[in-house]
Amino acid sequence: MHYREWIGSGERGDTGLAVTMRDVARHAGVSPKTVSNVLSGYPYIRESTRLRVLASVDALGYQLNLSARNLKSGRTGIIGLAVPQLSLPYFAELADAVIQAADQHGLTVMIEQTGAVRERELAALARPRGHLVDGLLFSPLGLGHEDAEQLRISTPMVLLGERIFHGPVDHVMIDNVTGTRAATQHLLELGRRRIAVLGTHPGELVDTAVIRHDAYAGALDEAGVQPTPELAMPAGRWNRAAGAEAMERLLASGLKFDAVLGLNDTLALGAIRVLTKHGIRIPDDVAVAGFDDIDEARFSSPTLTTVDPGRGQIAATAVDLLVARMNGDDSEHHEIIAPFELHRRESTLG
Amino acid sequence: MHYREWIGSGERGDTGLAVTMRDVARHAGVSPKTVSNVLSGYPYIRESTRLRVLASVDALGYQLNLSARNLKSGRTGIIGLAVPQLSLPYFAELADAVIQAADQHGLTVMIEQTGAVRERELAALARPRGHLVDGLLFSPLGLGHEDAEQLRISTPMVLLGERIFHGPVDHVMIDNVTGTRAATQHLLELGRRRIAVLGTHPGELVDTAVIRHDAYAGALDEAGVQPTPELAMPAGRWNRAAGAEAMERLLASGLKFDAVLGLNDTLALGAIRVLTKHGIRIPDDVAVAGFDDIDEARFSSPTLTTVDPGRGQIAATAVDLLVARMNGDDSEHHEIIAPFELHRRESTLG
DNA sequence: GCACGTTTCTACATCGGTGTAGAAGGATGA
DNA sequence: TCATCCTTCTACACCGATGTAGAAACGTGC
Repeated sequence: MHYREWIGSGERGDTGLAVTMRDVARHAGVSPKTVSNVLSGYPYIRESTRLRVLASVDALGYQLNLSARNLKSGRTGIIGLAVPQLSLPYFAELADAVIQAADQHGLTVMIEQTGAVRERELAALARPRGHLVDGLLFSPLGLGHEDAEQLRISTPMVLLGERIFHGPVDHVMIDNVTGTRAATQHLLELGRRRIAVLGTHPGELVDTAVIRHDAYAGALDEAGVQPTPELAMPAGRWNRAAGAEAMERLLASGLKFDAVLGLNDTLALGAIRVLTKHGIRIPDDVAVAGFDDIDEARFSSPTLTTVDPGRGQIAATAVDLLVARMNGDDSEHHEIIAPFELHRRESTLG
Repeated sequence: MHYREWIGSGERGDTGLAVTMRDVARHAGVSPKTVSNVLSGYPYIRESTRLRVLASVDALGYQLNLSARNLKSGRTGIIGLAVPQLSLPYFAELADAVIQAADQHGLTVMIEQTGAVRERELAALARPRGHLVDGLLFSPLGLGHEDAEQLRISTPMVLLGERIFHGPVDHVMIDNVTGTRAATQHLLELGRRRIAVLGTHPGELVDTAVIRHDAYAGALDEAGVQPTPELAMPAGRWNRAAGAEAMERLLASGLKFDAVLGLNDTLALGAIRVLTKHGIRIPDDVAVAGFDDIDEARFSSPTLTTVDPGRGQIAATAVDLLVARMNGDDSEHHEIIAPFELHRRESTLG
C-alpha cells in the first residue's frame, strides 16, 4: 500500500464505462479484429457484416482509442505546429491556415508556443511530444546557424518561414528578399528617398530581420540611393509596442525621413500609431509599408501597404509536403518559395 | 499479400530505431519496471540506481512513449482547447494565455477550431479526440440552449466565455453584463445619447450578442434614454470586415448617432476604419467603444476605449479548475466571473 | 536468533487496438 | 473430381508502458 502515498499514483479519471472493441465485437457477433477491419476500411468484408458492426458501434457509442492504435501502428493522426507566439497576428493567422489545411487531410494539430526562445525551440525539436505527433511543422525564430544540425530529426518535419538553414530539411519559405525589395521599390517609386526601417537586429548574422534588412538595402543601392544607417531602428520583438517604441526613438533623434518600412506589419502599425499621435500625416509626410498582410492591415487607419507572403499557400503546401513525408516519401528535400504579392494601400497612396 | 494493396496499410514511418524502456533497463542493468519507477518519481529507489538509470536514459536518448503510458494509465498530459477561430485576435490571445497556463501544470494544449459552427462544436464535444485529451476547455459560440444536455460529457470540461448554459458544468465567464453596462455608461457620461450598437444577433435567444445587447439597452434605460432600435446593426461574424460593413450600412441609413458601441473590438475597429474613411472625427463627432481589449486596441488610431475581460485570469482560472477536475475533484460545479476593467482611450476621450 | 517492518527491486499480467498467418467456404478452371 | 484462387473471417502475438503482488535484503528490538 505504498503506492497511494505518492503523487504519481492515481485511479483512472475515466469512470471505467469505456466501451472497447471487444464489446462492439460481442454485440455484433464477430471477432474484435473484424471490427478493427471495418473501422479501418479493409475491403474484404461482407456488406451485411459491415453494416451490423457499424450499427453496434453506434448503439454502444464506441470511441476508438487512439493511444492503443498508435501503440501498434505508430500513427496518431496528429501533427505538431511550433510557432513563436499565437498572440502575434501573423502566427495566429498562420496557425488558422495550418489547422484548416490539416483538417483536409483528417489530421489534428497540436500547437506549441516557443516564445522564439532558442531553448524552447530546441526542446520542441528534441521531444516531438512522446511519439504523439506523426510530423512537425516548425517555424523557428530563435535558432541560429549553429543549431542547423539539431534539425536532423527522425520525425518528419517541414520548416516554415525563413530561409535560415540549409541542409536535408524541407522548407516552405516566404519570399523575403523579393518581397522586401518590392515594398522598398514601391516606396522609391513614390519619390521617397529617406526610408527608415523598423525592426532590425544588429549583430545577428542570419535571421528574418537581417534578410529583409539586406533586401531593403539592396533595393536602395540598386536605385542609386545612399542608405542612412541611422534610419535603421532596431527592435527585438516584432509587435506593436516595439514598433511604437522604435518610432518614438526615430522621432526623438530628429532625423528627417519621408517613409518607413516596418519589417513586419505589427511594427508598421505601431509606428503608424505614433506618427498619427504626433500629427504627422500618412502618407503625405511619411509613407508607411509593412510585411505579412495580416487582416488588420486592411482595416487600420490608414490601411497599410504591405507584402502578402501567401500564408494560405504556405500552410497548404507545408502540410502537403509533411503528409508526403509521413507517408514515406524520401525524395530529395524540397525548398519551396511561396509567391508573394504587394498590396498598395492608403499608407503609401493616400 | 492483400494488405499492401489497400490504403490503410503502411509500414511505420519511424525507422524502427526507437529506444524503449527495455533497452534502457538492459543498459542500466535493472528491470524495465525500475526504469518506469525512476521516471515517474516513485520514491523507494536507491540513489545510485536512480542516477544509473537516468544516465542510461541520457546515453540512449530515450523518449518515453506517451501512447503506451496512456494506454495503461489513462492519462496523456494533453488538454484540448476548442475555440471558434484563431485568426480572431481575442481567441488567439486567449489561446496564448491558455497555453501558458497549461505549461505551468506541465500540460500540452491541442487546439481545435470549430468555426463557431454548431455541428463542429458538437463534434468537438462528442469526440474528445479518441481518449487523447485528459480534459477540455471549450469556448462555445454556435451552441444554443437546446444543446445544453450535450455538455454532460464524461471527460472533464470547463466552459470559457459566455454564460449561456446552466447545469452541471464549470464555467469561467466574462462579465458581459456589467462590462457592457460600464462601457455604455461611459458613453452616456460623455453626454452621448444616440449610441449605435454593432454586432447584434436579432432572433437569437441566448448568446453573447444578446447578453451584451441587453446590457447596453439596460444601461440606456437606466439613464432614462430611449433606445432607438434602428441604431442596432446586426453582424453575424464579429470581425473587422463585418464591423466595417455594419458601419457602412449605418451611415447609408442616414440616421444620426454620436457614439458607437462595438460588441467586440474587431467590430469597433472595422467601424473606426469606415468612420475615418468618411472623414468623421473620433471622438468629436462619434465616440467609439469596444469589448475584449485586444492588443490592437492600444495601438489603433485612435486608440480604442474597451472592456478588458481579464483574459489572463480567465485562462489561468479555467486551467486550474480543469486540472482539479482531472484530479478527481467532484465538488459542486463552479461558475466563476472574472473581474473586468474599462480602459478609457482616445476613441472616447480624444 | 527470530519476528517484524522497511527499503529496494523484479516478474507478470494487462491496457486496447492491429499485423500476421491461416482457416473455412465458395467459385473457377482443367 | 480435384487443385487453385478469391472472399470473408478469426486466433494469436505483440506494440511499450504501468499496476499489482511479492521476493530479497536490510535493519531493529527483544
